[in-house]
Amino acid sequence: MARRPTIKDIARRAGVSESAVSFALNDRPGVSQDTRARIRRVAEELGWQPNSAARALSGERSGAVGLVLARPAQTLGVESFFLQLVSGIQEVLAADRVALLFQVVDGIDAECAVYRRWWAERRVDGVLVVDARTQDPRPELLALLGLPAVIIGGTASGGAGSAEGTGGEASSVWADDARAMAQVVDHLHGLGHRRITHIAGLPDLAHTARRIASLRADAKARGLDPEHVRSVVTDYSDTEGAAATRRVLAEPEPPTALVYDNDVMAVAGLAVAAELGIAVPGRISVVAWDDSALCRVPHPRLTALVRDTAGFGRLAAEELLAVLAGSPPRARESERPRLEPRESTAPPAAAY
Amino acid sequence: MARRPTIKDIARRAGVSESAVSFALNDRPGVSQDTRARIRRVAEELGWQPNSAARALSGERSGAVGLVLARPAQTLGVESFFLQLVSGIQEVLAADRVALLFQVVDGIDAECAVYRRWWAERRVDGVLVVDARTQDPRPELLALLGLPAVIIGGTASGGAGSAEGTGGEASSVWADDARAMAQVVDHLHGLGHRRITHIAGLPDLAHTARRIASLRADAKARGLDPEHVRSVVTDYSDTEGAAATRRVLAEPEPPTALVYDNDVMAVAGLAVAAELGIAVPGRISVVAWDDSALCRVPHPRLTALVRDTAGFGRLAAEELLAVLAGSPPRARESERPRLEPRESTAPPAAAY
DNA sequence: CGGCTGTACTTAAGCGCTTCAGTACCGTTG
DNA sequence: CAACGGTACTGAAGCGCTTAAGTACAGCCG
Repeated sequence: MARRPTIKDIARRAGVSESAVSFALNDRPGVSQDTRARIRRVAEELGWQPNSAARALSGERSGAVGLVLARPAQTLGVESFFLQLVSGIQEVLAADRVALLFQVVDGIDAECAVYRRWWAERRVDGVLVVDARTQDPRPELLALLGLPAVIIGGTASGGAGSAEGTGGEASSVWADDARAMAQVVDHLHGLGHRRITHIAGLPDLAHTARRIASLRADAKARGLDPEHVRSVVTDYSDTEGAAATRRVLAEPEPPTALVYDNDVMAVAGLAVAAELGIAVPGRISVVAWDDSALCRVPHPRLTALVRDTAGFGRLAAEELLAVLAGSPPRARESERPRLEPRESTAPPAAAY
Repeated sequence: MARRPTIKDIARRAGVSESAVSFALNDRPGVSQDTRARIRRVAEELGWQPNSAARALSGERSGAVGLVLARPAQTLGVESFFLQLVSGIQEVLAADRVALLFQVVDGIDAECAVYRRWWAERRVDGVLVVDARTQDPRPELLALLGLPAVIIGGTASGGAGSAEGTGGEASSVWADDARAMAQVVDHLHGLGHRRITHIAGLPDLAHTARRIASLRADAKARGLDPEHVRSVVTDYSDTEGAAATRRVLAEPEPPTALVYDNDVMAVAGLAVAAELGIAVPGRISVVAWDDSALCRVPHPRLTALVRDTAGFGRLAAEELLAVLAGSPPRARESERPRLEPRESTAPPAAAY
């Protein structure tokens, strides 16, 4: 409750000027070893911590970065991806004493408004942008504002955050969805599947678009019928995932394998299959994109594309700190996702 | 990229002093209607926004509150509770332009360290504390620091954040778990169940303790055998939820109804039952505490205790803002949870 | 008309820190 | 020994805002 000690208190107690204290505590030259040590000791004794506002005001750095999550309330929170990502981000930020400002809003316009406000108020030094889209207004806005940023999930090919453009653009970290999709197709094709449906997420998200495009390319490369190897889009919710599953399984020539764009939809799909009396993996194989507890709970346990989401977050945070330290924007690829075969995939019952 | 406009710019342009501008923009008396309007217009034109650091430095308010989530990485994120809560919190905070500092750490000691640092650095004006515990060191620390706080999920009876003690304690918002548990027991007892097992979460969380205690009290009040109406504890994870289910169902006189402390464990339990060939709700009824998409996905859909989690967050944020505005600490109860019967509960097969 | 009250402002100090321009003192060097 | 350079430090300004204290002027009253 007592007044926090300031640099002035330390100065008085150590018998030096305020600036000497500032130099000493910031590892700047201009004070002798002895004095530095003495000042440090006094600061320690007094339990001094820099006042972040004062520092921000003179140093022009707020020591915080921002992250906005723009999602409708009901989509929130079921998937494990997000908090994992954040925990990775924090690990890196905390090491540098950088705080994370977090805000949930319900749409991309509100998100942009938050960026404007944060930047105008000088609340953040930079931001991490999630859910990169194919038509994304954010990189442009950020460039306009001059707000340092790292786009998570965007890349040159198909999405926000190119690092190759005209320069002055934002950094990005991305996962190789094309490669990952190829792995999934490899696995299923190897088992004998020729009719594969990808229950995709929101089509305007960059990574969804990349996955859809790669599936099409993979099918073509293997000479598979694009009628039977295709994507259907949803909003990532369990509801639409279930509905899409129901629709697809009711077709005259239903697929023998389903690839879901997240864990929640995969579990929902599994439930639909169970309800319809369709055996998994007997009559249909199921793959989930992104692993989580959800995939390991049901029977059969789901074959999943596992990736180190926290690591992805760490990479993004590292890149943002690098950008803040002045390094030029670039696109960094995360560790490759890995397919973990479990019980939900097997050869199709009746190969044709 | 251009220099942000400051109050000085506005002052020059409007032909008044800086303080006049400050008064005008903060709705303080001392400027005429005309001048006020003119200043406002200029500020608008220039796109001025207050520099939060400068304001914090003079006003002694940082305009931000903090929230620390202390959980091991693997427990993170599967349940929907947390993000819903945060989205409710934000709704209220955003209306007052208060930012939320968010940090994920891996234990309560780290959490306490974050509080100390935030407060020492004057980064936050107050904090929201989640996961109240039975033996909770945090209220004491916060009181010691003088850091305004609202404890979410704590209450006088069995948990952190009493509002009745010696004064100077933190506010709290809480849900009436006793009443909720009574509703669940009512429902199950009414269907004819006499052997009920509560698959509880972490026993040192305050709300878990309250639920366990109320189940015991309810059983006693109804004259039910405490051997057959009881709680077993877990860590909230799907793994332990599944394991506990397996263990309980293997007993010589297994329960006819299971009450799970969260949605994830309930779904895991359902999977275990399916695996063991135990029909739900035929041979066993299942209730989930907290509703989410997860509960509506599987077959049968889970009877669940639904509550307005976002509303809970709103309440907490409102209370924190009230405390910051100087109102005395108090304990506020959230809207009562409501039991939503679905397909997973039915009368027991063989009543005895 | 002198003195009073109230309104509409201005001046200046200060929040805690950084930083730039000194100043004081030392040891070298030609 | 004067001139120089370097180290260790001090002083003061300034970041953008708030706010207490001061000024100027109008209106009102006895």
